Amino acid sequence: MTADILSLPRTALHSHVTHRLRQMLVENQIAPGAKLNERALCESLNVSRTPLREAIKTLAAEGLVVLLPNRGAVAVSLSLDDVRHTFEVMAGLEGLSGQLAAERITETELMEIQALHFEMMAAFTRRDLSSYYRLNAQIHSAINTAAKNPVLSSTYEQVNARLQALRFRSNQDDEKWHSAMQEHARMIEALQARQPQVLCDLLVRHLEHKRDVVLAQLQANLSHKPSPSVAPFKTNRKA
Amino acid sequence: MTADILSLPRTALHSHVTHRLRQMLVENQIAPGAKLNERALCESLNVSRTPLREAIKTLAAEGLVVLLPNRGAVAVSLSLDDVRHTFEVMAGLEGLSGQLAAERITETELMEIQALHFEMMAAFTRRDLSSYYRLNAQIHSAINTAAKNPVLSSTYEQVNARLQALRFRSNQDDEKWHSAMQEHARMIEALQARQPQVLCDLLVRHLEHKRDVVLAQLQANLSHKPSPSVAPFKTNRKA
DNA sequence: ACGGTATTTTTTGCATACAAAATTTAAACG
DNA sequence: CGTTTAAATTTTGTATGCAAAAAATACCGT
Repeated sequence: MTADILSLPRTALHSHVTHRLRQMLVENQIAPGAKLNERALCESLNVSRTPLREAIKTLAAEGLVVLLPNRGAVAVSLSLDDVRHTFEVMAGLEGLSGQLAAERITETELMEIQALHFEMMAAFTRRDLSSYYRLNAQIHSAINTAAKNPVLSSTYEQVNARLQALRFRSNQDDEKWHSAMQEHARMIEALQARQPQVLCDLLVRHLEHKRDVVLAQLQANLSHKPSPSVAPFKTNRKA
Repeated sequence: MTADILSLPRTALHSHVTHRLRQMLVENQIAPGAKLNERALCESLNVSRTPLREAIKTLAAEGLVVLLPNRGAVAVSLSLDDVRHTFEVMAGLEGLSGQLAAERITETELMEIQALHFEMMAAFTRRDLSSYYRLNAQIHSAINTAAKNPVLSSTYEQVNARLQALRFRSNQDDEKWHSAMQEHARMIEALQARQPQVLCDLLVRHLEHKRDVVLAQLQANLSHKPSPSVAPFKTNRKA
């Protein structure tokens, strides 16, 4: 296959497996609700069960998988309410991040973000969705960095990872995309002007809009396939 | 000893160990910076290394311990900046929690919080620090519940656990304590009046004050014992 | 054919065994 | 004596083995 450890275990095995599994979850190579079969993953990743199980425990703590007693682990499958709640937290964290960034950003950091923003405008003009999402993530990451709070950054990334697994990158309608771009432009202005509260509010509303788009897509998908939502317990045992 | 599993492994072993270890960390039965010796913990908890190590991985993901490659795990030891950053995130989460609570709290929930507040006034009047902290935590937990966002609650608790390990419950000076009580009273009013933004601001400022108290205590402690802050790498190897 | 039960197979959870790395102790040398 | 080097010990990281639970399959009655 592609990525194999060839001789140099520079990093511990369980750590390597954690990264790899997280990637698989976030990129939907493991679908939400899917069971994580230890034996299958072991030979797929060429490790024994011990480091694999340690990795699974880590991902469970991060909220990417959920542990079912005596029944292993499954990839999280977020309900609509889960998504709402998660976006609510994300909005709070992003808002805080922007607020702090507006207070602490350096000139060079600001210039880099402006550059990324121009790149994003190019991607938007070409309707290049892939580049758009990449640059969008980069800008948000840059703002996070400018906030200069590692605890905030890691908390943000951990919560965000769960949303990433939704893979909500279908082409949103052009009007929404346009207004998202306008919101971004205003954010840059607020950063330039060092207006923490303005940027905070902009980011919160930005995420609320994103949430609405995602929820709409999810509801559309849900009506297509009447999936079993999660892997629930069977209740066929007479108490 | 006290708590031993007597025959009924109602909950999985690794889960049990995780809870127990987390408790030990938060209650400072394991001091910040202390090494987690697997063999010692194994016989202390009467489990093999497998579930213990899984528990340690979980706690590492929660930020309560940090893993040193090939050198095991140590209890986190927060630097002053770590504490600052953590409080900054906590302030954001608490603010959001209060904001949502003010929007969503039910009458019965509000009444329960008011009752807890009166209990806290009693504890303050008696200068009963222990009860004060317990009730304080209960009130904040009740606000969290009233916010009706499980993702927020769990995120909050995870970040808060790291601060708990600081055990900053030395008797603060009376003036600060008094103003903390006044802040609490105003919070209740904001909740009653359903004023999300007011409550949010109050909580943020409340946490900022708490942060200052904690930082002052930590700095005082640091000057007492010139501890090695963390367990750093020895750099006596010539590159 | 269907529902229920028993048996086989698989899978999970935990304990143990072994190898590599780090730490400690001892020895050798200046 | 202190410092460096080498051996011994401990500790960590991973693989494997075993028992219990769950799932799958086969069996049997109606």
